Amino acid sequence: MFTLSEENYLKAIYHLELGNDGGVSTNAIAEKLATKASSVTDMVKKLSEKEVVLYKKYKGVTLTILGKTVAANVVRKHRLWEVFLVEKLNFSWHEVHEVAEQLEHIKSAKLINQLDRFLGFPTHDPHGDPIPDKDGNLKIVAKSLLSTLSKNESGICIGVDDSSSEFLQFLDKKGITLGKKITILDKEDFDNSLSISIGDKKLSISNKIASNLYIRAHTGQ
Amino acid sequence: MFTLSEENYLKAIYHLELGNDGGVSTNAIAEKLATKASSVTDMVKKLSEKEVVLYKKYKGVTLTILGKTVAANVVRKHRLWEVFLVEKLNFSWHEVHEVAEQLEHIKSAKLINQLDRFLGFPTHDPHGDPIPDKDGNLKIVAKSLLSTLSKNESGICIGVDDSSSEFLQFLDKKGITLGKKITILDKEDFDNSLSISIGDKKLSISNKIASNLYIRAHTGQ
DNA sequence: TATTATTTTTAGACTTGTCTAAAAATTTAT
DNA sequence: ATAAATTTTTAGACAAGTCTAAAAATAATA
Repeated sequence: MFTLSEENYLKAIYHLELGNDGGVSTNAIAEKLATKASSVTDMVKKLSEKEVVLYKKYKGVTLTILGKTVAANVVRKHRLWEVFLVEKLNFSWHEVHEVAEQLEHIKSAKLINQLDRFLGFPTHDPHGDPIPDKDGNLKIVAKSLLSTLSKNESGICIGVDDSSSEFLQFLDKKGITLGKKITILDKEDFDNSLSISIGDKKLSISNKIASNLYIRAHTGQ
Repeated sequence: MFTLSEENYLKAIYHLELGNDGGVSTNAIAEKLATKASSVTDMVKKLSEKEVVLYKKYKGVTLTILGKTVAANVVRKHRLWEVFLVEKLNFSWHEVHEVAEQLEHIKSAKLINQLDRFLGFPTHDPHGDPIPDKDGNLKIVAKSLLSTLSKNESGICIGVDDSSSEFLQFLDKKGITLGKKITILDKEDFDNSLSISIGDKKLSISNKIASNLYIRAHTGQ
């Protein structure tokens, strides 16, 4: 069994490993958890003894199979609770993270299995991130940033890269939600801003916005 | 804000105060929390500084208004989560306690308000215990132990005194659930066992069982 | 009331997880 | 390749919450 703190370290390493391949640095973990490098070193030693990470001094850490399973399970719980909060308790997608950070540490296999069933076995959370299955596997959906599409191409909005509260609320205001079809009407060369159509509206968005929206290719029509 | 440990102490004192009136003893708290008297003394000093309990050395503790409010809110959360687990996730009433012990410490006013609404503003948990409202007040329902009823009297089963897993599973096996009408058919003098009818069944139960079942008086019919 | 038994508190120690400051290793740059 | 900058680790300290053992206060009993 793992403590709340251990689970948070494993989750942080898990997320960092998805970006970088190869070992995760002490400083990267410290930054992600808003703690100090010395604290990370201490904890990493403990996790190493528990055989959930591989650790060589000065060489960074990687999750073991066991560690990855534990971490994925925490992520699974986090994302299932996010779905619950949005679908059942009428939370907005920008409100769920803080509460899910707490709920993800509740220990009960039955709880999470039944919650999964109650929610209809969802595959993605409210931000479009995939929910790991019971074994920690997640199905990767081919996705591209909206900013990489060319004029007249279109796709379905399936997720966000930046899931900060501010960005999510901005999207709400513009009427940009998951599942909507977006078509590139035009691209401005000088600032890379985009004219898009979404639903029956047309609007202009900056490159920064377009670089934080994930699109699933939408062939035809 | 209160730590998990502080909340557990406040909850323990809250429950103990409902039984005894007057101060709660150090040993009583220690026993309830399965800890040592010396630990209780330490924590009680801390709670006293935070003004949630009144404490005089060797004289026991009582909750302040603030302390009672905090404790009642933890109990409120515990019991709402129990309702959720039984009503929505198909837990049995004997399975909910352990999980609710964890969920009761999740901090989010919106979460608990929305959960309350989602559940239809329940007034009692799956064991028949009342759910405190937002201000910590709970409506007391006049109830009596089944063992105090006389022959031919009847009432509605509204709660249990002992909510141990074993007892609850025993009741399941016998088909005794909350809301059912129970009528005393006969009382045996030599062992105080009872013949009762519940639903369309008749069965015999020991005095020990009857002393752990709460009944709301059922006038007429 | 004096003595014994019980309860409660104090004193000091331990664990977990964190921190600061300094030392050691690694990486970068000249 | 040596010096400078950065990263990482070590060493020692601290707060929260708990424990054991011993002392102090209260309660029970003869």
